[in-house]
Amino acid sequence: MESKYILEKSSVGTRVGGADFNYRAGRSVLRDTRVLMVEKSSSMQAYTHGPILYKFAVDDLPSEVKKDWSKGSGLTPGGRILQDTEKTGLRDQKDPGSTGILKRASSTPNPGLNGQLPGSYMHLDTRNPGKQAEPASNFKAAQGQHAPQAEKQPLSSSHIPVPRNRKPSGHADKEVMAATVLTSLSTSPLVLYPSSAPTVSDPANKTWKEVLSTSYSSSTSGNWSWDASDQSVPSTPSPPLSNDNNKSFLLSSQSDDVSEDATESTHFMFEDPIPRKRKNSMKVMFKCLWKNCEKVLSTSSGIQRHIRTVHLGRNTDSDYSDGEEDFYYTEIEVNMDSLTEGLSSLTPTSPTTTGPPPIFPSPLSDASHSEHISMNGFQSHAPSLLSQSAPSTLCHIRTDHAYQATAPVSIPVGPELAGIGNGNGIGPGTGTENGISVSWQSPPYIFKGVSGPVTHVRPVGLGEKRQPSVTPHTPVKNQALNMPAPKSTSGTRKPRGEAKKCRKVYGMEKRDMWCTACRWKKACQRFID
DNA sequence: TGTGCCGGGCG
DNA sequence: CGCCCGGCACA
Repeated sequence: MESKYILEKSSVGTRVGGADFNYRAGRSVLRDTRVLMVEKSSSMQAYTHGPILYKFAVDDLPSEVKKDWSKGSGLTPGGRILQDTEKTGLRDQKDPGSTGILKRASSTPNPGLNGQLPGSYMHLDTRNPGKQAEPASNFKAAQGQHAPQAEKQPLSSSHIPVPRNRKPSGHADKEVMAATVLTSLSTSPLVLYPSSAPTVSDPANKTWKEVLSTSYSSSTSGNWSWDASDQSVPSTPSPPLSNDNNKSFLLSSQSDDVSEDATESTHFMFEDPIPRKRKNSMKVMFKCLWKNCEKVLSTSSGIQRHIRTVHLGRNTDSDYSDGEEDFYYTEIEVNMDSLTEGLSSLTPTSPTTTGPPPIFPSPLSDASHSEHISMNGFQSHAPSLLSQSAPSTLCHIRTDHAYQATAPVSIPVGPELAGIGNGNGIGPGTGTENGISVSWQSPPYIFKGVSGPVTHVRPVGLGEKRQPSVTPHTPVKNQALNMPAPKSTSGTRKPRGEAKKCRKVYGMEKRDMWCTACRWKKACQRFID
């Protein structure tokens, strides 16, 4: 059961340190965490605090052994605690240093051990504490509470009095960092579930969640904030979607957990919609925050190494990481889908999709710290969603084509149509911007890119009312635009649009209200198909 | 039969 | 080029 989580995480562990944290925090199952941590440290030197202790041991061990460990933890399902103990044992046996490490950790004045890596060793001890102190001070407080617990259990607490003090802070920081990151990641569910599922009753969970949420919002949420508010992207459509996706995702990726967690997840409202959404199409990238450094890597280890070596001037070779790198890079999501799709995505859902694009820019600027890449992703993503809820109003542009030079007519609602007959020569948006009449009145024209002549949004309102058949064609119209004259019975002759034309709309009586084209018996420019 | 619009003519 | 209309295709 629990082991599953561990397994899952361990696999993911490389880039998601946070998962462990959550897990641990929620349930205070340190051992598991540790194992994971060790793995991580060996593989990527990510968050050092916890791992540090073991790190030496790991390093000392032959690479094979290391692997075994990591694998072991992952592979041995069910053996959570046992595993750990075993591992520990293993360590001890194979590497004397490991035990030594523990001791050291526990008691600062630890003499013995290590003839091997005295220097580096010391280094670690000193560093972690100090470093951690600076950064995520915010989190510390919150985490501090949890950390202690965690610490105790795993190692025989008796041995580790001292470490506790310093570690906790470090732990917390990094954990939070990791957690934060995680949350923002597409994998967020992984994090969330574990924490919620295991011990619901455990109060720690709540706190932890809170911590997460706070950290999340403060550090990572930037992206989302705009997402939710800016675009007026009515959350309506997206949430459900994301949920669905999420589920599917879970199913595919962690079939095991789903059954249990799925239910739990529902309870876990925390940031639900967003994270999930990301998951689907988001790829996590790590961006170096170092001044003037735009480096973006796909792996945390990579970015850390980058920072460590390039910016921090640390030794490339050593796996050792004091965790400082963590503060110099951030994670960003890249929406793969949107990237591929591109703005031109022909969202079948709504013809108006074209409209939104112009809006994108703003969101971008909003999310200052968030990476542009990610933003792009979202942006492109947003449109489709937006378009649904937010009709074409945004981009309506009334155009008078050559033919119509005459007038901004009063498109108005022909008496016949709505009986509103307000033929006031008012421009589109002005007068009757209500409901149906809006679109109808001013057949909105949406500019579609440069090339595109003009995409016309079919008058949705009154006009259509009269001729129901029109609706179904809407989608087709777009195609027609792309591929003019699909069907040409008589050579180049237009198919003949189904839409109501000026003549029909206004009637012969109001011929003056027709578009010029219609008046001249040319293809209607106002109600284009 | 009504409508949409091409093709063409006129000024 | 603006304007108008004959006439065909289509619904």
